[in-house]
Amino acid sequence: MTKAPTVYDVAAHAGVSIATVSRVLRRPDDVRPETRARVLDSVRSLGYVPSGAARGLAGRRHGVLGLFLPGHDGIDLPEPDWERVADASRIPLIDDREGRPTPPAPTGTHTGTGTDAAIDAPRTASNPANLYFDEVLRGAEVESWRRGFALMVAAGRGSSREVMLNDIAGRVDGLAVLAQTVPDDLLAHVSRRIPVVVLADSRPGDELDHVSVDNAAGMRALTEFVLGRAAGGAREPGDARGPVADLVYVAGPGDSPDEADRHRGFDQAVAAATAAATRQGHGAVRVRVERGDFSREGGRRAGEALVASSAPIPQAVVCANDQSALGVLDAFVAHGVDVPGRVAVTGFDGIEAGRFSTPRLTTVRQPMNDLGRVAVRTIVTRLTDPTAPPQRLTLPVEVLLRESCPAR
Amino acid sequence: MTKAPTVYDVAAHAGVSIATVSRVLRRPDDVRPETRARVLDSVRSLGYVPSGAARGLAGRRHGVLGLFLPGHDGIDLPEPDWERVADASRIPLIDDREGRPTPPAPTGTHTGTGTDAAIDAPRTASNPANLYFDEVLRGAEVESWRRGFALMVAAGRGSSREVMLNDIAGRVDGLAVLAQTVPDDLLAHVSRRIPVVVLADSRPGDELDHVSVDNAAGMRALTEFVLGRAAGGAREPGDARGPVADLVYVAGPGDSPDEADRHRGFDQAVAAATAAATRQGHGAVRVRVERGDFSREGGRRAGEALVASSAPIPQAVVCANDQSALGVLDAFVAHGVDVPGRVAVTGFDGIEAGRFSTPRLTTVRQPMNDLGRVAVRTIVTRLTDPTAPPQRLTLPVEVLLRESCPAR
DNA sequence: CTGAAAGCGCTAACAA
DNA sequence: TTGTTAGCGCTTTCAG
Repeated sequence: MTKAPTVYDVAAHAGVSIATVSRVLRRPDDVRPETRARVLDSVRSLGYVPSGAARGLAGRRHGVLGLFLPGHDGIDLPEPDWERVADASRIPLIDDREGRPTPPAPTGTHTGTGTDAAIDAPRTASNPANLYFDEVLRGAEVESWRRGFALMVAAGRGSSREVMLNDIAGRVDGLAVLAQTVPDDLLAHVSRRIPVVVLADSRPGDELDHVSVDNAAGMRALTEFVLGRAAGGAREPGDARGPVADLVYVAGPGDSPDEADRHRGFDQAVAAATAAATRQGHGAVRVRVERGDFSREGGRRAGEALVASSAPIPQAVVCANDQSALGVLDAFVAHGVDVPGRVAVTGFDGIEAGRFSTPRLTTVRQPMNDLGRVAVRTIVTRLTDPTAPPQRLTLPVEVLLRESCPAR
Repeated sequence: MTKAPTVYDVAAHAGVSIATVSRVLRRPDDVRPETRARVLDSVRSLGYVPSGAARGLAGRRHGVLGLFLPGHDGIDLPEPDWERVADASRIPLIDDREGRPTPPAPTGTHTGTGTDAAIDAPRTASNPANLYFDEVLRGAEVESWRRGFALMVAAGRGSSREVMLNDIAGRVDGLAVLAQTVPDDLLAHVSRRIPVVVLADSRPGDELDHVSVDNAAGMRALTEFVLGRAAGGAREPGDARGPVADLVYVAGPGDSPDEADRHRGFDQAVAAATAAATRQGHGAVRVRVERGDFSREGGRRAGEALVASSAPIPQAVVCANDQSALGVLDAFVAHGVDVPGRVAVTGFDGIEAGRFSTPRLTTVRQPMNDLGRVAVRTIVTRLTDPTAPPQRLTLPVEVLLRESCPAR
């Protein structure tokens, strides 16, 4: 590691020219076997590793794709316990039993390592927002691997973002950027150098490739299901039990493209149901909108408002995302409102927490893993045909039926 | 994107020399504000993004760290449904209810998009082995971000491995490699160029930095707990109920360093318990070893063997990993053997599946996230002091008590 | 504060 | 089949 050997060193050592060294590494078949062997030997004994930078410079390609994620700013990042890293002798016992009892007093009999281990409470789970990106990351990683690329991941936000983005953009052949991570002008800037694909942002207005998730269709399908279920079962043609449903939509922040798309899907479903009901001589679907902010707390507030309102509790509360829905559930549980017996509640995203709530949350799962994979595929396609018209792909979602909606 | 602008273009456009352009980007304070502004303007209007390759070449540093993971070979990689990507109109409804009923026949009333949606069975969960690497990846990504590095991820195995490793090694300032991913000689080769840290491999024999997880201590602590619990409760001094326990250890493959460390920890706990028992006039702990292979199927076979054996079922089955333990559980459940009433079963790793088994699996959770973070920290440290003696860090683990062991 | 010039290590014509 | 020779785009002395 003193001074990394270069092609020149290898060439000298093997008694050939640098071009031959390069050939041996790039197109071995163009070199006579004996020469090749000699060069390879030198490579071995010198510990030669080609400089990727020089390669990229000279060859104008890197064999690397980039993925740019939002930074981890506001996110709680507990430090590893550096102290214990140095002294790993104490092994904590964590009580992770269901309906876990109060941790019993330590007895010392079961520790043995000579330390007095108590039984600790489990740590809090990891941030669910991250899991979303984790999936994208993994998908991109797998697909890059399959296509023979390495993947460069960077995250940034605030001031570090511009620097980081430039940094990474200069070292990759193509770049996937998550929505909302980079301002449009910066994106446009970078896309003059390399192909850029935008993830999970279906807004029009640029000539870039986009891969997104079908928020509208997902919410529409979910709402349609709710409209058929919430009031107590599928309505067959001729069923004349009054209005189809009485719904509340808990919205997300007004500036979110996701919110816009989902809201639109909701409205479409409602409109269709109303039209159908009218045809059959029923009343329209009644809809109220509560403004939320994608947070659990915002959802809780919305739930409280519904309980406190003089209007009756609706048959279903459709939320713009899972966090909001969990907040609504919190409020309903706190006030003894029966879910799903009295009211159905649904979310959107498919976060882990929704699998463990009571009742478990009916929601729309986004195929984040596929998002990463399709992103890579799109970049690679673009690389082979830079002049093709911009792609706009929409990935299908899945509706996950769980107990927060009445069973069939 | 026709032809990416270079420093020369910017310099010409701004009427300065390329050196000044470079300065504006690297040490803006060394340039007169007006000049700087002029250059920055040119950068903007030309859409200039510096070439990372050229930078790396000239500057001899990349600002990038590498993470090398095992490839995804044998792993089932379901393709995204490319067909549906093109046509996302059909939204499947997935029945994810607990104790889900047979999917009812489709009625068509709830789909609305004009397609006939049935309610599908849920997809299988993702490969648990991957989750392990996911955590390492995320940890490394977060820590890299915190320290201002980008992270380059590559995976390889088989023939692609050597190429990939060389490729990545030539483009990063330091590299973390997961155990078993790269043969030792290759590792030695690469480490002549850049600092390399080996993850989860505590074998001695090289001068590289290592970060591993305390397999031995974790297994020892777990086994100690089992020895105190499995026979029906903690044994207080003076308790004279015969032998402390009758154990089976389901081992992993003989060539696995993990297996070796865990086995050692198990043996240590047993030896200590035997010594204590002997001092108190009890019999030794009885131990049998079944050879497994870290797979669920191998565990199942071991479990079957125990049931079929003429020897009585032991009080506890301690397995070298979670997969094996789940297999043992499978066999016991199939034969109506009561876990944990009749026999305790434990695993090692803390994979997700163990949280959803019946009964839920007592295990040792490895801090994979921290592994990634500490790896990055170690590389960065090494970068600042290349001459320091090799580090050997061991991360502490946690014992997770769940229902597959008798409650206290 | 700015410019000129020498590489950084490799690839890819083009010659031989 | 192998060698020669230009660059690739940037950083970094060293002068001015």
